Amino acid sequence: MSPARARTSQAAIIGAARDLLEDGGLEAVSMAGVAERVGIKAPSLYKHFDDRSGLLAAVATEVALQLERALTDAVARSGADPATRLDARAVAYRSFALATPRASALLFASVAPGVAPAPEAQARAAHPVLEVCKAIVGSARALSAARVLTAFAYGFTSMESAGAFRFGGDVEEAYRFGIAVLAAGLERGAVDAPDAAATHARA
Amino acid sequence: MSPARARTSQAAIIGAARDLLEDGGLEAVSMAGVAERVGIKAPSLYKHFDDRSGLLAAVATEVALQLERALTDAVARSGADPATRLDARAVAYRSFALATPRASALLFASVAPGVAPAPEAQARAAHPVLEVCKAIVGSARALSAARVLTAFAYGFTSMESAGAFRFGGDVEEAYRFGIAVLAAGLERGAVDAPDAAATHARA
DNA sequence: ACCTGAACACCGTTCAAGT
DNA sequence: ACCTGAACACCGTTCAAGT
Repeated sequence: MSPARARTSQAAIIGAARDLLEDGGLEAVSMAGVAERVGIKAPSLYKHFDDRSGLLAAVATEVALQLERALTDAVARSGADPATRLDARAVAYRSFALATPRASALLFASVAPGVAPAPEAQARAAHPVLEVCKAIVGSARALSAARVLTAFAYGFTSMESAGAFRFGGDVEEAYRFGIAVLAAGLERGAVDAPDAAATHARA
Repeated sequence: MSPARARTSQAAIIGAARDLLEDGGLEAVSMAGVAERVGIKAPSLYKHFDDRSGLLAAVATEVALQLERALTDAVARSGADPATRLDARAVAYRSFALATPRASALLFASVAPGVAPAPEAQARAAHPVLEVCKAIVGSARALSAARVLTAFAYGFTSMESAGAFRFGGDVEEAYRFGIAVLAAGLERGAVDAPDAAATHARA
């Protein structure tokens, strides 16, 4: 009788894991370290999550939802023009990704087996990008366009965080250049024939 | 006297580590596992590399050199037109990245502290992309253009390997679409005024 | 000069025992 | 229903000892 009451919560555990991840990378997220931060011992964590992968997946989902909020806020503060909304979104994503690079990596890379945000959370984070793309290139190409934009923004900020840009120069300007180039290409593609892009790729 | 002769080589160790990485991910690259593959015991590895990070960094350098060869070959087989060379390079990079996704991640992401290709190897792999970009957008914008193209190709294939594209559709077509959009945007940017891109980004 | 076994402090995970 | 200590098989790394 009088069963032991919970001394912590899933949210607290996820928060602790996220902090450790961002401060020291994946290997800093040990079950013992997480447990200590929330005032319990490592074995007790298995009452809240299946295993370390499950905990990291929960962190990924949490990060996806935070990103969605950050992007929604940024777009809400921007104008109504599609190109402007796209630019605001891209800039806001970079801020988010550079502020929490290791957490952001959980969203798109497979940092460990089984570690990925819940499909629903990923869909929610992706939805607004699809909307902007639809407005620019039409619904037939919206999915491809969203994938291209996401791949660029993720790839660029991931490389930037990793220190992969080692030749000097203005990295932020390169990012803005990339967004401008993509926007120009997409707008031009939108008025072309449906198969213009494929034709161009093989030219 | 008669000091023990080497039973293995740095190249063999790097190859074993690379195989384990590609087959089972980073956590499958254990010092004991690598040692067993080359017929020695784990402690002996420390006569060849400082530590696990050093070994992984050597793998990253090796991968960078392999990528350079693959890209050089692909471009040599393509035509002389800059846009065609760019396309051939992008397609060849995707083939390489999808064939060895976990090794490729070592090139641009920071999968673990201190794990990155040697600067010289990275520079060699990056040089030809810079050349193509110079031909398309001029030397003033070549570095930014190369960063944008690399970020897109890396980000896209990384997401593709991670299974991040979950909404169906033709993923390969999206990649070709992205290359076409970037090529179109870069060519257009090349004839614009120097600051056209930045202006566009803020429009 | 390279390899080895033994040892160290860690790690994720399981499980019986507590409340 | 949740928490714990003890135990398991691992892990990277160090080091004295071998050849």
